Amino acid sequence: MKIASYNINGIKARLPALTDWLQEAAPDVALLQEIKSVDENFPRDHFSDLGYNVETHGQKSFNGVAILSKLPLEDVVRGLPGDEADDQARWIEATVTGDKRAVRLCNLYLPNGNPAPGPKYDYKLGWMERLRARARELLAAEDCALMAGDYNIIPQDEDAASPEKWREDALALLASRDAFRRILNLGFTDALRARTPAPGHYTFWDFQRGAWQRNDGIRIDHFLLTPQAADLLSDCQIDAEIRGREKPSDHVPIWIELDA
DNA sequence: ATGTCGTAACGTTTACGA
Repeated sequence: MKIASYNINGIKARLPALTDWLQEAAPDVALLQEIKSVDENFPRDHFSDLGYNVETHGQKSFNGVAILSKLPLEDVVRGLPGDEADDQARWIEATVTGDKRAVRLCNLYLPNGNPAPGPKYDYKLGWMERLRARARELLAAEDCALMAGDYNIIPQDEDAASPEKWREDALALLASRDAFRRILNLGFTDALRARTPAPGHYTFWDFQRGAWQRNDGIRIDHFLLTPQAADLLSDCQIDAEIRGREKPSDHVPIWIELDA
């Protein structure tokens, strides 16, 4: 089962590039972030025609997540638990069943948090506390499960081409890294790091200052796997090449292969 | 050149979020 995560930065603007990539990469599941669309305006029929079931959790202008899946999506849950007042669309989960195993998919768009310090950074850290609570539940269930998406976290200096430029940024502050590591240390596997120990693997290049041309990237899109999922992991790769195409997102897809 | 995008709105331009 091939499962991909891709921050598309606007479904309307990304429809051609996303369609091309979907047809080439042919993932069984695509977890999308930043659809920047309400559910009613998401082009469901377009993806149905490509053979995908569609579940969305959107809002106007910003944020928004969606799951595309060739397999049926069951038990869909929208919104990260823990704060009834939080109306930002950043979380959707669902279950798919492969030939061998069911997989619980959690698709997330973690808050950016800049500028830090400030209310946006407080919201980021609070959101990560709630994420940790949900993560503990997933582990306790002892199921094959994953939490994937745009974490807006550079886990270590080796995950940035120019780590010194990010030191005061909400994506790399020690408090951000600590919060991410606290989740990881519950017992999750960072799929990319399980397969690729070397530095220099990035999922995001800023639109500004020719970041792509200079390969000034960062690794902020991650797959975190429960032990039951990690045992089935056979591959994890980043489709970096599509960052150089026409009208790209600032993120590129990362995907895993699970023997599920 | 706070340099680029995508989205929304009192829109041919500005504001916000990233």
